[in-house]
Amino acid sequence: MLNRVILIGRLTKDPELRYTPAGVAVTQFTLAVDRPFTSGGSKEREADFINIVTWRQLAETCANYLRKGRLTAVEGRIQVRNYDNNEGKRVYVTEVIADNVRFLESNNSAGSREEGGSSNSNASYGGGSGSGNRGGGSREQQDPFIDDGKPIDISDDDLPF
Amino acid sequence: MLNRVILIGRLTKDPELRYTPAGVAVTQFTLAVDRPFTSGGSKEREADFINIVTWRQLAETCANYLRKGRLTAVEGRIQVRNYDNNEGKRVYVTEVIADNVRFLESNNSAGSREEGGSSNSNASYGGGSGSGNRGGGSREQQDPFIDDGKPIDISDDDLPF
Amino acid sequence: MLNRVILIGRLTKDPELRYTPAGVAVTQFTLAVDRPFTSGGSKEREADFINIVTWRQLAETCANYLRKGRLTAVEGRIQVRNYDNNEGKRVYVTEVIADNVRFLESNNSAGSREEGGSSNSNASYGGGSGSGNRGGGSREQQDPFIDDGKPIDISDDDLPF
Amino acid sequence: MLNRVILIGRLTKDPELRYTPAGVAVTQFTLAVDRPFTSGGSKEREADFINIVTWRQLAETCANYLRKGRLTAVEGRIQVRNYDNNEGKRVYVTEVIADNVRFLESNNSAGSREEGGSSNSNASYGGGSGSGNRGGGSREQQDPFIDDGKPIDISDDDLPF
DNA sequence: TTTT
DNA sequence: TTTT
Repeated sequence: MLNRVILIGRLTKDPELRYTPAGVAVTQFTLAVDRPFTSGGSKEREADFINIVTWRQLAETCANYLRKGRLTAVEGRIQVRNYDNNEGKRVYVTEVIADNVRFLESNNSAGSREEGGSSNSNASYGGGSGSGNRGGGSREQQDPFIDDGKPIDISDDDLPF
Repeated sequence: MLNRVILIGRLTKDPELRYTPAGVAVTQFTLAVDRPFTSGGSKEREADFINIVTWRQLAETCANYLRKGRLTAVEGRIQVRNYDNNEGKRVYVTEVIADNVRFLESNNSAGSREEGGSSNSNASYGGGSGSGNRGGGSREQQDPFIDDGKPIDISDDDLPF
Repeated sequence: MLNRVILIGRLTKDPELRYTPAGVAVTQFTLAVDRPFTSGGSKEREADFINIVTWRQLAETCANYLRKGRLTAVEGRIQVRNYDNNEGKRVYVTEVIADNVRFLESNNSAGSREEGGSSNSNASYGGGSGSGNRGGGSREQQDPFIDDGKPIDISDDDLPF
Repeated sequence: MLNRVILIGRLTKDPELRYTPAGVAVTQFTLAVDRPFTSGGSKEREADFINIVTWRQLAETCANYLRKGRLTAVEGRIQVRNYDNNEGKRVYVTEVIADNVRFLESNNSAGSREEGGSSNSNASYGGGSGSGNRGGGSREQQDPFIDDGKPIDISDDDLPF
């Protein structure tokens, strides 16, 4: 009924931009968010590693301007998806669907994604057949982020907005 | 660095109260949070099912006053734990560690937990051996919520506060 | 750069719906939000009284469904306006501009606003001249909520969305 | 009942540290938070100027590490105080009482407050007479931030924590 | 495995 | 000027 998350942390890697078969941009990255305490007597700083997903225009902006290590604020909502893995076991995935992302560190190394060079993850899956197995109207979808080298099987109907 | 979550939803079941071997109360429940949209053309309301964990005094208050179906507000932070399951595979668990819980529906059916009768989950694991497999100082802990009928193997060092 | 507020409290009065000269709906109400502590040794519960503003469709929904005393959740952002009062003194007004409102108590007494009877505040100022003192492009606007019996002088340009 | 605010913005000035007569540290500063839109057709960026108050240890940390212009995240709650001004008129003051402050820009110009030199606002009002007019147990307190050159008249009973 |  |  109400579902709001606000995080500040650093990207663990460059963001990954993909496209659904219908051509909708979706970018995924992970935020390392330091915990406000140290536990177990250890003095090593711990963090939570939280998966972030953005869609459409925001996805492209994130892919263009965010990079590994950048301090970033994210606003969004928690989403829990589930899908059946290759052993037929149900897997639950928790992500934050972001609708607002703030870049807290300037892009002094200039650089849109294309200039970066160090990243090769912005492959477009815009073609894609969407091969079948979505019949029946089931709300249990495949994981769009399992990298099986095939186009992701997700329709625009699955978009959260 | 900053990690804040606010949720309003309904309990999918009665909360479950346990105790660590050191006697610290921990209560777990799941909140069904309706999504603000309907997707896939379907008209059925969808929800995210989000696991909530509370500790100490708040855990006992939640166990005493929350029940299945109650509208509840939760404030806390996202935590991502991981542990190795019985096939030696790493499993990731995302939960909201709550530090503030608001009961939005009055307890008209009166009833502290003890009077409820319908619930049998407030078993105390206060004794517990807690020995053995925590050596090595690893921060990867077992899942305290896997119900194997044995006392949960978690020390006070693992407490988030 | 990021500005997010979440409140749960009760309406101190019925909401007030008005319209800008251009016909845009704007609803105002005050939320009494109990503080989580008692201060000064007194045992009386204290509260903060926080002004909420909603626009357009949400404004009409709030006017239709919210009533004095209702438990309500509000999501939005803090806005600080200022205007010059009749003594030529600058006055600062802090409000929460809501973009999400949740009705936490059901409307068991049924009743859209029109059926309520106890309220007479949904006067429409849809006509209105809206002339005169907005020249010069100043961002300091008059207070739209000062009730001087005249149409409020606010253009659609001032709308926050 | 629930009251949560999260802001990211920049300090409009150096923070001001004071002490209550009982010796409790309180720091005040203003955050300029850019709005996510431009209104009125103007292309000038607008901002909300939001007053922040911190107490005790956090107050001293803020006074030591925050400076004018620094990008800062603040977590807290909205508080609405009121007091009677010198014309006997009731004035309402809205502030954010912060319980978590994150410094998003490093202190490369080194400098604890004492080394800063440019600031003279960390005067301690630790002595203070507390001259009388708090009898009667009224919850309407004087504004601690009106700068009249006299010690602020506030007792520990007024502290929010 | 899910709530109204 | 304030709500349960």
